[in-house]
Amino acid sequence: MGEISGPAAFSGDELQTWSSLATVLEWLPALLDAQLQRDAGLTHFEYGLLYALSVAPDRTLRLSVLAGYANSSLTKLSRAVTRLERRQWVRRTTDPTDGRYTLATLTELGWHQVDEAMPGHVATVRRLVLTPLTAAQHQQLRDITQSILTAAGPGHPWRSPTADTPVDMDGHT
Amino acid sequence: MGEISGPAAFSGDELQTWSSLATVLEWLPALLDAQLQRDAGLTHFEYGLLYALSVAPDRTLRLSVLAGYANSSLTKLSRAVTRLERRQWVRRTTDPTDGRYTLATLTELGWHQVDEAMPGHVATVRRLVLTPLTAAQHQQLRDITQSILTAAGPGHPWRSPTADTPVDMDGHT
DNA sequence: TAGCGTCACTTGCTCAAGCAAGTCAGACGA
DNA sequence: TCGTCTGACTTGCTTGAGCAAGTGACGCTA
Repeated sequence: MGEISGPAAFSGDELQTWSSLATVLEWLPALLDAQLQRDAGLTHFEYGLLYALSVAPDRTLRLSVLAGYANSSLTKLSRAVTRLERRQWVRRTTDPTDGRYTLATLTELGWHQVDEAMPGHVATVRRLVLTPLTAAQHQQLRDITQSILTAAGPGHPWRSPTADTPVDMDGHT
Repeated sequence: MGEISGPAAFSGDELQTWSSLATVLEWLPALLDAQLQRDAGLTHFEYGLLYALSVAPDRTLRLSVLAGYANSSLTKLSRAVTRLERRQWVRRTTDPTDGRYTLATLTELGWHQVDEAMPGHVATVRRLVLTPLTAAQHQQLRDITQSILTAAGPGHPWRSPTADTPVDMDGHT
């Protein structure tokens, strides 16, 4: 840490801001995961995979591309796809145009699974985050998160917020 | 999900807000963990334990109390304390006043560890979150997180934001 | 004071994920 | 055309955490 950092401990004001954010950081993902797990037997991560496939052309993506969308290591993805395959929601194929790639395709069964899981998840996000905030707060939150993401700086592959096809793993376009 | 939830998919506006927040939710904890791991060989969770002990009277807490502060299961805590004990940062004792309880005490070595780890962690939080935001945004963020936490509703043991001794696991009073 | 229920941990089993070491297909230079 | 390289997965080993089944200390009641 070779940087000017100020006093070693937070001021009361800093602490208020940070601890309130930290609390959300701790609980919100847990709540979302719990809902998906309870109602659809899916982790948020697995849901994200199924969702990304569901909006992809031919419901198919190369694993490496999917890993990018999911912000996941190939290891984690490979094992997750194995689990989803076991449940018949996804099928693996070798890319016919280049045998080095592996394609993941959403099955019909998997499509139904997304279809069933999405409304509950969307409703939960609305209930916990979107509805409680005023329109002004929506804008404020976007600005704030943008500042934080910018501070995290380049060198982190933030998903471009203006991408033409924002295959946002948490998104539901 | 027996509630009015609106259309099944997010509107563009909703998506903007949610995906920006989701990105922070995904990256910020990872960045904080990475810094602590790299500079201090600690997970954020372990850091939180050491920190909580460091501000406790006699640098000692009952495991069950510590679990409450850390928002952790007793299982997770028990194993974490075992790891910290192995590194000589914490010592376990049976509570002399009641043999059913187990006390965790920060050792001298553990105290130094906190002392060394804190500045870097505090600086990282400042760099990523506190400094980039204006004073107005600080207030906005507190309001927003409060709304979200409220929406998550009672039934969740939010740490009281006004507790006299806010042993905030992420905090650094 | 013996028996019992309760509560605070602890631990065995299982699974998810990281790292590092394979494996295999295509690209490329000799 | 052959050997080498690279890149895309895959998998063995290890670790962290959850669940459920212990274990041991108290308190309480008969």
